[in-house]
Amino acid sequence: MSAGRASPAAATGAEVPGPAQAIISLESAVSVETVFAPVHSQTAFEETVERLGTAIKLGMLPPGTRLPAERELCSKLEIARSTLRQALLALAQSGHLHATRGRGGGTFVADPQPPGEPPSPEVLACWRDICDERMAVEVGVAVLAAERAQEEVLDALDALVVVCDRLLEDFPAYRQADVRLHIGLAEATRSSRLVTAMTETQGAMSGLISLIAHPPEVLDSANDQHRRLLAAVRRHDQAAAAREMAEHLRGTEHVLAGLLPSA
Amino acid sequence: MSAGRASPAAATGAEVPGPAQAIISLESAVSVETVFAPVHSQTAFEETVERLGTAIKLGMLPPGTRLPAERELCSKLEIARSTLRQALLALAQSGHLHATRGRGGGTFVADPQPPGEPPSPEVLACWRDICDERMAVEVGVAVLAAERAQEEVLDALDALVVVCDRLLEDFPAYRQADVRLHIGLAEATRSSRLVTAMTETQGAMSGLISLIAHPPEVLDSANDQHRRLLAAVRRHDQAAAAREMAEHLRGTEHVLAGLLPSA
DNA sequence: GCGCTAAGGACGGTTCATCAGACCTTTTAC
DNA sequence: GTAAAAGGTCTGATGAACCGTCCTTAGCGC
Repeated sequence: MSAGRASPAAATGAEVPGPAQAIISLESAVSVETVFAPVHSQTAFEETVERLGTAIKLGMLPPGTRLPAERELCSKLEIARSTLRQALLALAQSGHLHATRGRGGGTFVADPQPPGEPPSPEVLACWRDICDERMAVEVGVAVLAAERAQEEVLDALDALVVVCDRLLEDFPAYRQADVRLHIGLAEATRSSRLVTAMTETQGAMSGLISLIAHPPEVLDSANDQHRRLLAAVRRHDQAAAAREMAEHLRGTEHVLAGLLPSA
Repeated sequence: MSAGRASPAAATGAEVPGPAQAIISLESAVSVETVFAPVHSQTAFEETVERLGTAIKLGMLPPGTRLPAERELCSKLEIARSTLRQALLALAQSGHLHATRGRGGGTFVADPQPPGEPPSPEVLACWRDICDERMAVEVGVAVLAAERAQEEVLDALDALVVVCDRLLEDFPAYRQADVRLHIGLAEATRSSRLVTAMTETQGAMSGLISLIAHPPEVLDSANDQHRRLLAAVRRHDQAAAAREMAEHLRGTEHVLAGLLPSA
């Protein structure tokens, strides 16, 4: 059998052999590192808490919303009821949900919602990575939306921009509409995976965004970018959509870069 | 407490209340569905098999490569050694790895690699979703790379394009270089998350790509797209980079759309 | 008003993935 | 020939997740 001789590499731990392959291999020690990066397997409980919690915090499940009954929800999520209850209990204890018993009862999104918590140290440590992933997801969504979006969906999104215009003075409400806008754009791609990715992205960003001051003028200019973005999408101009979206996101990034220790 | 009255909705299972919110809520039943979609928690074993298997199949760990010793690798991956061994055993049984005992032994990437398997029914069932996610990741990477790529990295990628040119007649080798090119572009963003995302994306695509016939002319034109893409990246033209990448990927998609039942 | 029913709430037992650690076996480098 | 470095094996502990059953609450309909 062909055994690889010891090579000077060993820096990454994997020893890649010599001749023909090396030409193609781009000496990509970096990507090999990502292969051997820690495996973080989330438990069903954790994933459930995160999914529901994100949806609530992003306002996809507005205060007062009644969740499906536990027995129904656990079959939808394909997890055991006890696992689901753990998650619901955690969200109830953090004040995001409350449950009422008896016929006509159920689990409801709390109203009002508890105040948002500041981003965790882990998030702050890798905020650049988060922003990068956001850039990828959102720009990709913009391009695909420009390819596929239907008139009627775009009309709804335009209406959302108008709503935003009326909320320049009320940042929480503005942000809510903003999230809807971005997720709506993901829906316009008619790809459920992208909707999920966008949801996760927005959830990850919301803690960071809450750190930033948002004077009405800034929101106004951001909303102008929304308008230009939607216009580009409407005329199926993928390149322009990508450019507008990238510029839109860069705004947030620059402000964060000023606030946070550059990692 | 404020209980939400029963509403006509109930189609999605979650009943969203009425007044002010509804205006902003875009009536987005679609995204609520994604919130209640099944939770698929991967085990550490599964994730490990997939990570290593993908890296091997994509040629990131070329045949003959020696993996880090088990005791070292399991600490890098932050899993128990027994769990790692399950994964290694699975990959050995499928012919992707082989292990030799004794000092100087180790676990090696098999040479030659076993023939690739046809994509599973599940993959075929959601190939459009996979392509969509690929579009998002790759276009996003292209934009970020156009913002950040350094000269030297681009030089290496240009060299890869030249390598590709020499491999038009040998599709497996071409595909290998192609993968390196795309992952290299992700590395150019200097975002480890994007490298991971790109790796997963390429892994998911490779089964689909193997279904397609790849005459040299097609590869040649694809490589022209590579050239234009890199040129756009080099002159920091984000919009052009997005456009070129989108066009490049669309080629694959159109062929697949002709071959597979449109879902 | 009475009971039915739909909801949340609480156990108990089982299975299985994972962990941690010790130990065995093989082979080569010195 | 011995020590070191590797894979191979085993066992027990732990905890997540599952399944089923039963209890409690409270509105609805007759």
